[in-house]
Amino acid sequence: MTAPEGLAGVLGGPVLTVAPALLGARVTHAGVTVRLTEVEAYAAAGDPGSHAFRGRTARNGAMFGPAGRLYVYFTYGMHFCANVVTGADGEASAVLLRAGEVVAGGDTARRGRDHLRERDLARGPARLAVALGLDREHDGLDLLDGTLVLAQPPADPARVRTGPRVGVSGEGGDGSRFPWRFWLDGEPTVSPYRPAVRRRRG
DNA sequence: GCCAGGATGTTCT
DNA sequence: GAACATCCTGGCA
Repeated sequence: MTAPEGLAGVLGGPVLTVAPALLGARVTHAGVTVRLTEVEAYAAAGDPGSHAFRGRTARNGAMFGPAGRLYVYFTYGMHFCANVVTGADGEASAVLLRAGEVVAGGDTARRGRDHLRERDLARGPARLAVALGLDREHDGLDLLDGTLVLAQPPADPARVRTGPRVGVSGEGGDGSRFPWRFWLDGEPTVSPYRPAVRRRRG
């Protein structure tokens, strides 16, 4: 039995503590359950990669809400990304759900993508959101209502690995990157590190 | 199997 | 007007 109070207490802690705690956690939505295998931490203070770095906007409003809520945003014109809001109310920290393993409802998670393997259904932030059926309408969704369940027992810290975030440009003016990416070593659903891709301006 | 490039809409300066 | 926390397809080895 997972007490919602305990979950809220964990999510209310520092984002760098919450992120590894989410590894192995299960997210159930729209009949699909995904076990998280890769996440990224995003904070507001001193984090140029965070949407909340420049303050609150109409889009990232959910980030400033209480911990345990869902923050969904639309990016690249066709992809949704799901985040778990963490930290204290108004702290504007969140954890991006980068990848996961579909453990239940794989048939539903396919959503017409039969050519994809089941392990690839939730590989990548956008695919993860698609697999769970999350879209902008679910922005601000309360995850404490059984949608998010922490791993019991928690993931072994020895399996948790950290590294630089992916796709975040301008990693700190100080030159130091933010090794705020967490993943479970040995998980096939975690894609290897991919250096930033140079996009040509159309 | 790996690498490279294009597509697509919203958001912010 | 430019950038974006990405994914998919095609081409080549």
